[in-house]
Amino acid sequence: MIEVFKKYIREKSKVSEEDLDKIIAVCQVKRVRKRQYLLQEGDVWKYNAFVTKGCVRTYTLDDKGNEHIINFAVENWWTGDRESLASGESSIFNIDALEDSEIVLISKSNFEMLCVQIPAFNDMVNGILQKSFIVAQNRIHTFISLSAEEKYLKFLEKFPHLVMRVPQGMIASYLGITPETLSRIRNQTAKK
Amino acid sequence: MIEVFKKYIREKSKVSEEDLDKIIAVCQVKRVRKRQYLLQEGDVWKYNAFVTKGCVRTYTLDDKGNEHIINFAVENWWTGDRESLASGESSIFNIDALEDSEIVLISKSNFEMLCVQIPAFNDMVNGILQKSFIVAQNRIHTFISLSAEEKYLKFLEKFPHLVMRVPQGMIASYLGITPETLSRIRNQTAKK
DNA sequence: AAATGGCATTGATAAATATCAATGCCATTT
DNA sequence: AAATGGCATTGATATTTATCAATGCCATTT
Repeated sequence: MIEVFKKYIREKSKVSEEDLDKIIAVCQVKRVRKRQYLLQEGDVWKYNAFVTKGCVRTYTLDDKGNEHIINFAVENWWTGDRESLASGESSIFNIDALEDSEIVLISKSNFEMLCVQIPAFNDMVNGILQKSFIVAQNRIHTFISLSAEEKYLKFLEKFPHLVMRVPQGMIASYLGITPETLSRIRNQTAKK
Repeated sequence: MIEVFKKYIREKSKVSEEDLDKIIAVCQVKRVRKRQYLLQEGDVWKYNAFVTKGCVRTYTLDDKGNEHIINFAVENWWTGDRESLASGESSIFNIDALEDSEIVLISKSNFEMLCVQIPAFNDMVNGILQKSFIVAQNRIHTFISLSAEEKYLKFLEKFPHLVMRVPQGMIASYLGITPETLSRIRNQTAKK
């Protein structure tokens, strides 16, 4: 499955085959079963992580025990907690697998080494970061300007594949609404 | 006022004094009056912009003419539209000044040149990007997990200086609530 | 085949938030 | 000093969304 990661790097960067080997050499492949944790609240996140197979989610738990899903990651997406990784402080997030999954892990120090030694890798990483920021900003925009229904319709547009793959209640959580509300929205929009 | 920018770079990076001169050489200082636009919806954003004085906001207008404020930027903050800058496509955002302000502009090509020629500058820029992403992610978290009141209280904690400086209705917009709701929240929490 | 667990759905109701309209306050302009 | 414009506040009401509870449907386990 590491081939998925190789393919991704080839497409997204100008890293040479030689350097690609260098990257792969420091990769660790982690297999996780459905419901298994990759990160638990309170632990420090120490990797850069890339999903080659399956699906994971990042979420928090509030006082009342409600889950709040910050994001999903399927094949070819990165996951992890950048804040904990950067600061070395314990994470407020949980990450677990929604399906049996396979994750490529690169430790913080190895990752930094790759960034220094392989400029093309560094560029790729920063390009991804930039894109992630833009995605985050657009999501913020949906929160300040759209109703529950509009957020759902936009989600449908952007992530049609996720709608089939992830339980509906989790999509509701991602959108910041309750499962009941999402169910009703779907019911209503279906009628139209 | 360019001194503000110099000081910022000295603090945030390891750029040499010599390279700092190189940076300043390609800076353009723009003065804007209160209410004046820096960017209007439909235009392409072509700069990296740093606020040395004053305060600007980035917002969109919806069909009903409502403003939705994506963010504020005061002294020592960056502003602009990364998405438009990166893609070259026209922006959906407006940026205007809430006070008479002074903005340091660096064109896209000059900025890229600086990133290539001055590694320490590149590192600083990517560090800022990383921080921006984390801030954005945390803001997303507030939207999916907090009530209007909780969002406001968190805003107070994080940006006490902005509360004094920005009209209350704009803070409401930033939080994704109406001015009336924010007014009532303040009234109630004051009583406690 | 029966039992179980996890979801989604649906209904009734409550709570949060938005909308609309009116008023008043203050700073700035004339 | 009077007039103006921009906000914030307040009240009444509507709308949206959440909460609580019950039911049903599948897929998986026993």
